[in-house]
Amino acid sequence: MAGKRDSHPRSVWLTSKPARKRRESESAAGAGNLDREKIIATAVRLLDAKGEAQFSMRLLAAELNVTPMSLYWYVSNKDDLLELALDSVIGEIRLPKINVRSDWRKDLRALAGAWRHTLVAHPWAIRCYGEYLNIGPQSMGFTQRSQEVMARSSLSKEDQLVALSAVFQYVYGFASTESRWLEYGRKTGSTVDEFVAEVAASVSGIPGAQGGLLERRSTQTMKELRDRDFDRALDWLIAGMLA
Amino acid sequence: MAGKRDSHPRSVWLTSKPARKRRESESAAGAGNLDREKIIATAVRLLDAKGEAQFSMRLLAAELNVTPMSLYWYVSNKDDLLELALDSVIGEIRLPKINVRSDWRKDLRALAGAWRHTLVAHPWAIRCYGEYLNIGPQSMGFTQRSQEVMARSSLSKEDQLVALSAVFQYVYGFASTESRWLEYGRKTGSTVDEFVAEVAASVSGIPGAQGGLLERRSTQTMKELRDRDFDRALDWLIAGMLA
DNA sequence: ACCTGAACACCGTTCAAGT
DNA sequence: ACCTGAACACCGTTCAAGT
Repeated sequence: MAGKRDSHPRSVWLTSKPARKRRESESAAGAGNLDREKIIATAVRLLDAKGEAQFSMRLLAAELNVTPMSLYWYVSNKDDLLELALDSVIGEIRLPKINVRSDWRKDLRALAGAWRHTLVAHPWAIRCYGEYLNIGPQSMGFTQRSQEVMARSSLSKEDQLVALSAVFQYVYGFASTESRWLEYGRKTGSTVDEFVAEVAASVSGIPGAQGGLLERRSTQTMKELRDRDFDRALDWLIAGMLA
Repeated sequence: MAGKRDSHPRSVWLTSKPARKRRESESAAGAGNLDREKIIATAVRLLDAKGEAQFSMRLLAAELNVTPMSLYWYVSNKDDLLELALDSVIGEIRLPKINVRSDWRKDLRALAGAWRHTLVAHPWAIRCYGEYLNIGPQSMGFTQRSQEVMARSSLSKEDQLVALSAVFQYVYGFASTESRWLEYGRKTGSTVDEFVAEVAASVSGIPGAQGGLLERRSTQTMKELRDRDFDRALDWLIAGMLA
């Protein structure tokens, strides 16, 4: 993986030259000038707007009024760029203030919720997260903050790591599912509620298959149900690890 | 997503013509003849062997000694083919025998473990699972069996669905992480243990970042640790939902 | 130091045509 | 009913060359 194109993948974060040497003259040069941050920011914007499928190095270059090959002066390939873009959106996650007196479980839930929010806001980032090592500076910062939260729990040092992994694996799976349905709804031009109903109807036509997970569970909107389900399973997990 | 190429995605399973009409003459025709099942089986084999990045319609056609365009007689595009391939590997999952007298939690753990096993065995399927609706016949069969297992629990009908989703979202996240590290290890030609150690060493060079989740936790092998972590968090979740 | 043009080796897919 | 050839509209990336 990681390196759809590369056969011997290396994370950007593991390249020997830690990053392209930033040029000294970072004065207020012409606003049209290229630099790494601008490329990454534009990439994120395009990925959000057009989706990963429509995103290409060529499109990005055009958006920056530059030749595709210019980009390769700043990033070594598309995979590296995506890995950089991913870390950059991880940096958007709103970290809860660490308050020594507050309940660490509240902070953990806040971290999980913030992460879910960011992932769902950038569907392409979910796929990237599943493909790349996530060891960029922003990612490490997020992990560190999470560990600080867990450190206030009564769990053993080792259990803190296991618990943290479990929580974020759950959140990742949840966000992935959530995003998938949102995207399908968006692309078919219907609300999620409508789309789910349509799929449920279509699927119920198959003999032997009951609606199952697609069944309408109440009169609440999907969004409300999703929020509630997210919190409930998170509570189960936290309750279980403390039992 | 779903439809990297298509802008108005529809699952294979939602196409109005439910499947291409199977030809009546399914006699023992020449072994070299094309058909849908053979195409799907070959696709799965190639995806496993070469990885999704190397897999292409053209490669698949070559493997089948046929022109790329022949494939489009049987599947309408690459996305549909991947969706079919995904459902086909879901069909490989070894479902636990439903035993009315056995503990349903044991069956649930068996389902989760079997699913994890299948996902990790087919890394490309993980990405597909995150991208497509998973409503093919095999997928529905798996879901149905899962619901039968949950039906033996003391949970309310609605909680059964919430719990099932949570469990499989966790397993999906776990398998995604697991597969990612396995793939990186494989591609760099090292064991996972070696690769993790290498990354941990590299990352620890960054100021302010402690090893964190990459820290070596014991003398056990990664495989043993992964298995234990997987079971523990699953137990937490199950314990939590019953509390 | 930074950017470009031309080219290479690929993609998925359409469409008209063959048998 | 099934398969093909040629073509279209793309990709990411290399490499030598420009300034």
